[in-house]
Amino acid sequence: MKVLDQGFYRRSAEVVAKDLLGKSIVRKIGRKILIAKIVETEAYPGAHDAACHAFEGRRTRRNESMFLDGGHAYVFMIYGFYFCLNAVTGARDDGQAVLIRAAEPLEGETIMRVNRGLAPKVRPGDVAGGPGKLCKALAIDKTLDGVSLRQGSLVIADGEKVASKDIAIAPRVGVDYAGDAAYLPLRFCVRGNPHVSKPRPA
DNA sequence: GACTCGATCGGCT
DNA sequence: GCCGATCGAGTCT
Repeated sequence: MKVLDQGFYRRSAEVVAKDLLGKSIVRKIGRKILIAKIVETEAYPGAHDAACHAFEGRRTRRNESMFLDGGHAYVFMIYGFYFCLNAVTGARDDGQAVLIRAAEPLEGETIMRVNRGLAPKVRPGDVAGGPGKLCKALAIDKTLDGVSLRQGSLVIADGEKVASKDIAIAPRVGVDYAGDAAYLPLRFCVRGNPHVSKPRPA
C-alpha cells in the first residue's frame, strides 16, 4: 500500500475530493491498525466559498492548520460533541480542504465498533457513515489537528480507483447558512455504497 | 466577560 | 420529524 504523495494534495480541493474516493485511511494506534476506504467527501475550496472556514481569508487559531501545505490534517470540533476530519489541499496559505464524510471499514472493524460503543448487530454502514462517526470510530480528535497525512499515526494510502461514472455528485450537507454556496455541487460519493451518510444522493 | 451558534448524531414522538 | 446534548471559537461590549 502506497502513501499518497504531496503532489496529490497540491491540487484544487474539488479535484482532490473526487480522487480521494476509494483511497484508504490508515490509523495506527499503538500496535493496532485500522483501515477504512473513503466513500464520501466534500470540497471546501477556500476564501471565495462562503461555507468554508477560510472564507474571505479568515484565519484564526481554530482553522490555522487549514492554511498548512497540502497533505496535512485539519481536525476541528463541532457542536461540542464530534470531530470532523479534513485533508488540506492546494499550497500553503490557500486555506482549502476536503472534508472526509464517510468511510467503509476494511480492517479493524471490531475495534471501530468498540470505539463507537456499538451493539454487534448495528449495520456496517453505521460504523463510519458520517463525519462524526468516522472520527469516533478511528479515534481521531484534536490532537491530530495539523499532523502530516503522509507519515505517522494517521495517513492516507492508495486504494481502488473509482470510475467517474460511479461517483455521485450533490450539494454539501449542513451548510444552509452559506447562502448560494450551499447549492454548489461539491459533495462526492461512491454511487450506491451503503456506507455513504444521509441524506443519500440520488 | 457574555452571548451565540455550528461542515452532527441518536433517541424519542 | 424534532429536539437536546455540550463546548469552544468568534464576535461584540
